[in-house]
Amino acid sequence: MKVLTKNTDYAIRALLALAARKGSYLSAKSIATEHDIPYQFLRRLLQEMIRHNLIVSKEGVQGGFMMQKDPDEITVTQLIEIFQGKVQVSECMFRKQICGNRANCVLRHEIMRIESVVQSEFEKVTIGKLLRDLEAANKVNPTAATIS
Amino acid sequence: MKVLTKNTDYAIRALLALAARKGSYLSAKSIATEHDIPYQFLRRLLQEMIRHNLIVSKEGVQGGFMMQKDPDEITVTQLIEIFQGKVQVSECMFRKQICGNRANCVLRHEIMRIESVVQSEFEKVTIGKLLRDLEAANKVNPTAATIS
DNA sequence: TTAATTGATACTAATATAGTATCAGATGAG
DNA sequence: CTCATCTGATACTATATTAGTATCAATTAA
Ligand code: FES
Ligand code: FES
Repeated sequence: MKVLTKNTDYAIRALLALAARKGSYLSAKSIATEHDIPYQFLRRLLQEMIRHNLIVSKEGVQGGFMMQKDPDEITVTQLIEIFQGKVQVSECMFRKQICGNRANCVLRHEIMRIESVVQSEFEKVTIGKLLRDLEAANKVNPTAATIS
Repeated sequence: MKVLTKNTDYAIRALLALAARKGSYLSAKSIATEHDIPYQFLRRLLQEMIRHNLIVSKEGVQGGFMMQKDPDEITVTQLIEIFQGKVQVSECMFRKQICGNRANCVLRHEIMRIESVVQSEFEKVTIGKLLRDLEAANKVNPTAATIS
């Protein structure tokens, strides 16, 4: 069971790169080469993040992408929702005719509980927090900590 | 993001059916029709569960499947591992050359923590617990609670 | 003017999930 | 002792998701 797909994985890395240099534009190309992310793939992710107002872009020479939203306000839960759809443990609720009385379904009850646990755990992890941890690690041992 | 696939979903339902009638053999066919699970699909799942010593089978007429392991000892985590592979938040650790120093990778640190939270949450849910909840619900209102 | 860049979108490839089909072998009922 | 009812084993197809590539138009700073 894989929880984070490449989408989310790459998006996190890209956001960390942008958050680290907030205020200046970083091109997709430079992020891609620096973090070993397939260029065109990354561009799609960046565009998606623009649509969700996490970042902004500037076209043309010297253009690129820049942080917009406060990194502390960007949670991994949000990124999962953007790139992998809302966290849901089971799809059973979409099936007709099986759970006539969902409110009383014990399986569903457990499922809902775990769903919210998973969500809240990922909510604790923000881009801002990751960045600070990363910077702290770099301070102690400049060559040890890497983003990816 | 879908956490439980049909594999696991169906396996849970089948185990609940078997646990409810422990001591007697239940055929794949009867489980399939009763719980709306594709017959051949279910058979593969049952065979897999035999290999993992959760259930036993008897061939021939009047044959079928029966609980072997104590339902309280069967956790959803185990079932996820059998049918969806070990819970892992990210696959990054398999990628060479990116995280030269994994021990210090902050992303990995968070990932490991969440992995264990997810695992332990699913570990709390056993077939035995689900069955008791189900039976309790049926006692209160016989028509309200269903397995699926 | 033009090279560097994003916007938009279509396409292919690889993998995972879901479901079906088939046939051999066991076994209890009659 | 045979035969319908089962499981064992395994191969196959279909669908969906994930991953990655390609293309071309529009923008812009040097
Ligand atoms: S070990 Fe995977 S991102 Fe660092
Ligand atoms: S609501 Fe889905 S199993 Fe009951």
